[in-house]
This record gives sequence, structure tokens and C-alpha cells, in this order.
Amino acid sequence: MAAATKTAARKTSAAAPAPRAVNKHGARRRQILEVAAARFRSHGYGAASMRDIAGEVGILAGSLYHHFPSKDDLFTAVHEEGIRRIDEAVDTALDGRTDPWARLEAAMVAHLDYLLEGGDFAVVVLRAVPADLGSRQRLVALRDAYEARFRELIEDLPLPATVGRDSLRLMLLGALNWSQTWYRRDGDTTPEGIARDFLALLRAPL
Amino acid sequence: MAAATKTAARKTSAAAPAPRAVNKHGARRRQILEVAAARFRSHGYGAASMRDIAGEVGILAGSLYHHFPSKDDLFTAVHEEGIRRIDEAVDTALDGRTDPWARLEAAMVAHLDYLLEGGDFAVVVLRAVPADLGSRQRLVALRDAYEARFRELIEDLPLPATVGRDSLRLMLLGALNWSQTWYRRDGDTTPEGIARDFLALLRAPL
DNA sequence: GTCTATATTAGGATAGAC
DNA sequence: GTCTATCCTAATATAGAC
Repeated sequence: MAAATKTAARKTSAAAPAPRAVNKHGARRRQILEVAAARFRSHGYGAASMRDIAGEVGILAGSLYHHFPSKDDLFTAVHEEGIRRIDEAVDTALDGRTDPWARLEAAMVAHLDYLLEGGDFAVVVLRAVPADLGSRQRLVALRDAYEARFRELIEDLPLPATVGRDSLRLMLLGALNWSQTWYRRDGDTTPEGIARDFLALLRAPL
Repeated sequence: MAAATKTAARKTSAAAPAPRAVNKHGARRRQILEVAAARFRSHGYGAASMRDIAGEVGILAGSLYHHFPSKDDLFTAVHEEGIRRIDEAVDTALDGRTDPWARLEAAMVAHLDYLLEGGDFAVVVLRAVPADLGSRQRLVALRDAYEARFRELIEDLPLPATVGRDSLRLMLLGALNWSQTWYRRDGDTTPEGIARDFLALLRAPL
């Protein structure tokens, strides 16, 4: 949906030479990725079919294989793009902030915003990777690398010595990621509000 | 796995007349449910096949249809059994306790214990219900009814007026449910430890 | 870059013998 | 209650024309 508008790459050192890494086949490839992300999200890997994806793109199934050599590869590409996007969103949110609590909250908001409003890519990333996928190990490693960012953000926090930082990270990320299952666009909550409320619950004693 | 040993029904008023509600076809039916729960958990609804399930049971695919009229029905039965079990586990955990905080912690431990160590049924219950499932609405309603128990437990808590009880419930259940994705049996954490740590993080100020 | 046509495999489900 | 045999559908993937 709206996620399509944020596709343009903005790497840390994006010079002139090679904008082809993400852009291998141009617009059509990006369109296929968008559609595939939506189908993988709503149907899961197993139940999403290449025919359906092709149909929604407006081409026939066989034509997909000109852009991606297999369903595995297509899923892998969606997954990688999803991680790239949410990683970039957190980058942008943290830019220029120095206060540890403000940095954590900014990262939480960016994470949630992407997860709840940013579209289908991030949702696919957060779901379990199919056990028999060829690229499984690499994808899991990519996600772990992303989550390590929160480990650092929490390490920088000035906390009482008794607080378990691992538990805090797991609780926080778990609460954020699970919000995917209950969040409704039309409700009165927003990603910002949820992040703020969760942090407040932790910082104030019950 | 170990869940098989806990199958025996122990309803609040289990008298002589009708142990047939859960027991419609006896031992074979229960065996099929166990195997199906494991496959639905590891492969998802779409990718789990009736052939595979039958094969692991030790019969052929066609024979499954003597016990369950369709794949939809089989999944629905697994789902219902999963809710019945976790509901019962929370019942047992709450039995006799009166202190509000102790009741919440006991329910959290029971919930987590079932989710992390109780086997495949509870995991299937917590995952997204396939959008095109015939019994979808009823299953969602069943899960909502289960989660309403936590709403009550949190309402009974003596909390500062500023605390949002809805946010608290969503944060707590989200953190618990998400633990499914990172928990490892061989690690040094236990369901009891996780529940205790999460509650401690909330009750003490950061 | 897409289509047509098709190979191949696998899936859910059914009928009837045993 | 299970098996055999089978129908029908749909899936991934490929080859080659356009």
C-alpha cells in the first residue's frame, strides 16, 4: 500500500555507481515484491501461490520466473527488503538523538509504525521463517542482527542494577511485535501512543 | 510429545454419564489430534497435508476422513482442544488463590507453561486463524473469551489511577505470547522465571 | 518481458471393497 | 476402521513462440 512510496534506497554511502543491487529488474520487480509481500502476509508462505501473485500483478504465472527463479527466492527477496526497510526506518528515527530513553522510544515508535502502518514487508519479516526454506539460516541471522539494535539501545539505559536487561528487551520487543495481532487501524490507538504507554508502564511503579 | 499424557479430561463436574463430547471416536481420534496439532504447528495450516498427518498416524489419507469430515474440521477440532486445555490449566492454577497479584502471576505461569512446554495445541491456538476457514468466527470468539480472563485478573489489581489497564493487559499478554518465538527448552530460563521477571519489571520503577 | 502450453507433482476428497 | 483406487483440482516450474 503506502509502503510503496518508501522504496527508494538511501544507504549510508549511496554514491553514483551501483543503484542496481535492489533495482535489478526495475519497476516490475518492485511491483512483484509488493504484491508478494501482501500475499505472504495474508496467506502465509505455504498458502500463497505464484499464480495468485502473478494474477494480481497482471501477468501469468510463468512470467514470474523471468524475475525470480523460484518461490523460495521470491520470499527471500521480500524478507530481505522488509529488513532493509525497517532497519532504515530505525536509522532515521535515531538520527541526531542522544538521550538514551528518547532513543529507545524513538526506535520503538519507528519499529511499531513500520509494523502496524508501514505495510506488508515488515509483517512478513516478523513471522516464523518456514523450516524448509533454503535461505532460512541467512534470514534468521538478518533478523537477529536487526534485533541486536535494541540490545544496544537498552544497554545504554541508566537502569537500577537489579534490572535484567535481557528480560527487558524480550518483554518490550514481544509486546511491540504482538501488537500486530490486535491493532486495528480504525481504533483510537496509534503506534506512537502504544509505544508511549508501554514505556510508561515500565518506568512507573505499579 | 509430553502433551499426550495430559489428555484425560478433568472438567469441574466430570460425572459418569457423558465422557463422549471430547471422546467421540476414542483413542484413535485423540492420536490424530495430537499428530495434527504437531503438523499444524510446524508447517502452518496451508502447508500441513492430510497425507502427512495420516502417514505419521500410521494410516492412509483416506482413512482420516472416517474420523474428521474435512481438513477444516480437523483444524477446528485441534483449535478447540487447545483452548480447552489452556483454559483448564489456568483454572487449576487459580484454584484457591485470592491475592490479586498472586492470581495474575499464577495465571501467567500457567499460560506460559502451557505455551512453552505443554506441546503443540496451545501454539496452534495462538497463531492467526486462516482467513478462509469456515469456523473462523467461532474460533476467534473462543480465543477472545479466553483472553477475557486476563482482563478480569487485571481489573482486580490494586493499581494507581493513572495506569491504563488495557495497555497493561496488551503488553503483558503480548510479551508472554511472543516468548514462543525465542524460548529454547535447553536455555537457563523457565516459564516460571519468565513470568516472574516480566512482572517484576512492571512492578518496580525503571 | 510476456504468453501459450505443458510436464510433473501433490493436494483434498470420495466410493466401495474388506 | 482401514485400504485401494481414483477423481479433480491446483501447485511449482519449464520450454519455446512472439
